[in-house]
Amino acid sequence: MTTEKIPDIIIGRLPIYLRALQRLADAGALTTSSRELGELVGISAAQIRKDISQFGEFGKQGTGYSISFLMDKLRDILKVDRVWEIAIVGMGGIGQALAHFNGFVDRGFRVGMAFDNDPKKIGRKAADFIVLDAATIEDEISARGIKIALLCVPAASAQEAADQLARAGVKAILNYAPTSISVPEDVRVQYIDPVTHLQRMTYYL
Amino acid sequence: MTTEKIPDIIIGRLPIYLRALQRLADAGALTTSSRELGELVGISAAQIRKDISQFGEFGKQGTGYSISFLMDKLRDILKVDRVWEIAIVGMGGIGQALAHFNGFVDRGFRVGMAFDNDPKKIGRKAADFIVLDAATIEDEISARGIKIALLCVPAASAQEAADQLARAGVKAILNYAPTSISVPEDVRVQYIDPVTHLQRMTYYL
DNA sequence: TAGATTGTTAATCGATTAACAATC
DNA sequence: TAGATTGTTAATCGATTAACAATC
Repeated sequence: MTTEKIPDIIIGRLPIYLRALQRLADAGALTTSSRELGELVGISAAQIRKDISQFGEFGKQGTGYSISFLMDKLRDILKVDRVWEIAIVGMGGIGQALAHFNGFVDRGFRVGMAFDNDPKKIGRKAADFIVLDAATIEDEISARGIKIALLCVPAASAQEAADQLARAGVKAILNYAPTSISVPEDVRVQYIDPVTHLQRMTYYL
Repeated sequence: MTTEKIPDIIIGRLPIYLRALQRLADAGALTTSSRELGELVGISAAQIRKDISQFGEFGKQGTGYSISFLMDKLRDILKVDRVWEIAIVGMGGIGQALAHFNGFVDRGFRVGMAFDNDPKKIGRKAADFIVLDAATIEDEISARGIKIALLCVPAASAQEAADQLARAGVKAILNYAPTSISVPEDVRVQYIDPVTHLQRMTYYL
């Protein structure tokens, strides 16, 4: 175990391992090897062993890794051994789809609040909560202590909403708006822009 | 100009530059510098210059880059100087949201077809097309010559749908299903799984 | 001209791979 | 035991940064 500075690129691979392990577990497997896991995610066996060994000795020579044990360890490391409440900002098509997304269950997250600035949407029920007025983002999110938000507003409103979220104490933003946003350096942003991902593939067509 | 083998990591940054340039253009700017662009996207100025110079000499000493010229060049390189028709597979919440997403316009893509296997959805109108039977994916997509698909089915059906798409001639899949999929090596996959992206940030909370 | 900024080279830094002793 | 697979080291590979001549 050498818990020094773990490079972000390794942290980024852990959720991918976790997802592949889930797939193996769903298929009924109890153990796996770095070779098998590597083939599943397209990463070399050596790299997988090296990544995992940053955090401890979780495998056994000759037999590989216990899937449930390794999943538990990865969940601990990634802090998804608990349930994080998340807030959705912007209840358009994507926000509503995410409010009803059932893929959060058992993976560490639960949608707890949603906001919009459209009076026709405010007060309506979405999944198991009421859509709140976007003007109250700062009060509501800071009162609830929510640290994670899904930003689903149009590109033109994204920066303003991001500013509100930062002031509310949010430290992790998943940005579905197709635009870059600027945030304080203690706030992390991940971009989910279908066009950017598609443009990365058209080069090879 | 040294158009040899361009590393994928550079190709992956070009759409990010393009998106930031769009933001500058929207704000009325005509030129920018590697320093300004770098601050916007969080990448060093040296790296931006190096990335861009892989494809030609698009800047001018002293004044930087013409935004519209550089955007044209990046669009050429990424092959989004045209409009690619894309197919949506799975018209649940996310598929429907993407069918109505207006962020594709002017960025190289247009949703041309959609599929589902639910009889209640087949034949219904979504945006400007009719939802087709998922059983016809191979025929319809290959007949239309579509090369790009958005995979929006549940995790359990993702692999089967991916197999159909590969057989239909699709070469680029944007996978919204929260599971890894295996595809022939001439097919590219990008993953858009909100949980994976969120789990990458919780480590730092 | 003077100031600014590119394109490019060389140096640095970091990530990946190959190999293998240890051991289940 | 024999075979399999880990954890780790050293070597390789590739990406990033710093620096600066060229030049707009």
